[in-house]
Amino acid sequence: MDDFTPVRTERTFEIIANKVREQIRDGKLRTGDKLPPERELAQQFGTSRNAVREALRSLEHAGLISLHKGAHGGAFITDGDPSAVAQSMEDLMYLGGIELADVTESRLSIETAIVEIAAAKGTTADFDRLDQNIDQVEELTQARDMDAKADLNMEFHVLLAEATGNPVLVLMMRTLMDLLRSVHRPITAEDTVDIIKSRRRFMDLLRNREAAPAAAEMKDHLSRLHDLFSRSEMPNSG
Amino acid sequence: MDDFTPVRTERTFEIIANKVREQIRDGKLRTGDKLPPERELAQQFGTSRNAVREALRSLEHAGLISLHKGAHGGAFITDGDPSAVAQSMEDLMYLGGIELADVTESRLSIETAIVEIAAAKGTTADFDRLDQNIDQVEELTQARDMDAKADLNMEFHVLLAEATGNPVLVLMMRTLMDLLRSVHRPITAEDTVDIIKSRRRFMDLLRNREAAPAAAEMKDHLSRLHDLFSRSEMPNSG
DNA sequence: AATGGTCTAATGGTAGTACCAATTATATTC
DNA sequence: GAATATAATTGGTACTACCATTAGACCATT
Repeated sequence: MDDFTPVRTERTFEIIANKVREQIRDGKLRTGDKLPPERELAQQFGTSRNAVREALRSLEHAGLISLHKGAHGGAFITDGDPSAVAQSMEDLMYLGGIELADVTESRLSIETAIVEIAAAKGTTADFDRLDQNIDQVEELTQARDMDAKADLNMEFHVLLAEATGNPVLVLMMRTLMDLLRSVHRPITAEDTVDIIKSRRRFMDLLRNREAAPAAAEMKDHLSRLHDLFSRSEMPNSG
Repeated sequence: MDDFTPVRTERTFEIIANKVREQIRDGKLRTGDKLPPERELAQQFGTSRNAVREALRSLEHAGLISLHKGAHGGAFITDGDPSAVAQSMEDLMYLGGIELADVTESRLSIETAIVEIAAAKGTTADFDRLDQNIDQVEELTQARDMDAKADLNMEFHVLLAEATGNPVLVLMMRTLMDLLRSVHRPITAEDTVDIIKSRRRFMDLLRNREAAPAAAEMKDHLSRLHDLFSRSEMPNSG
């Protein structure tokens, strides 16, 4: 009998948070529903308002609830916004001692896979949004608004992920994009005029559901970026 | 000038949490380091202990710190435990934002990519660890210890990710594995005796750096799982 | 010598109260 | 009737006190 797993006493705020989670799982709490005020919750659970607040903090960080002040304020069940999760992943990646090349390599792999799924499952509406994004980038290029352009370029990749209809892939792509942006804001030089032509070719292939050629077109672009960043970050590697 | 973004006042606990994040990003705080006691932090930041605790709660939920009571307790920077992120994703699944099929589909894509990179970059030591894992699974199969076996099977995929040498991919794979484990503990039926043979074939290919065939072998296995889970979760879809 | 008990200090966890700040609804005034 | 002051609601912050757990030191028993 060497099955002595350490005893993990559950803290009160965890109990509270889990009760809310439970109600969400059971469908008793749904998107848009409002939790009672903190003071009332504290009374119901027979705890201090402090514990309730820590529980709410935890749920908020998980992206399950959203808090609003004022008369008709309170804690509302969200529609499952994953952006909080993306933030957490980003934090962890910094802890893991990641390098820029790790991000671009991952992006290359994942986006190639995304292209294939998007080619199979993407809707016309998805493709329209992508085309629209390219148009906007083109305008901004002439307007020389480099900062906004960089954001739109990132947005393109997220839109592409959304075309897969898979929120997990969207989540990961957003995380990678956020990482690239925060690590690496200055080098927006990725975009010459070429990229717009490349994207147009890419969209033609995508709309025709030609997964492999589309993936190749994207991969070519991303590989160049990956090589560029790999070099730029290791100046002393010969 | 219609650039009136909402003022979004940053709450004090967010300020505190972000300062800690910043120190982690800048490498001033590293795995194993200990933060000052709550009371001291409150004094340093000129805030109440309450705000500090909510900040710590947030960081804890993000998986960045781990809290220990007692004399030599405190808040310690973790090694980047992704289980918190997995927990958040699980929550989102229950809110309807994510379905099991999304997870398995993502896994399929990412792992295929991982195999190709591991085939190119993996070291002999990496491969040895994978072989060792298969051996252990084989032993446990005879011992009929299904629970431990399931854990080891998950570990296999993480080890494979580690063979890429890319911490981003490792984190993503670990997150997905944690999520699959928690959501889906009962159905460990994935593993018949076949899987061991499949894995041995896979390792042969991997050691020979035959990326495409290795990926195909893995993809075949994961596709079957994906189909299985896709069906099992939608019983009323004909 | 080894084991177990007791005390003490450190530190996170919880409770309770009071007050601030933002927001909405309502009443008041012009 | 519209603008404005007022009140009520609710999350955000502060402060204080105390509880619970842990590590270490020291002591007692065997």
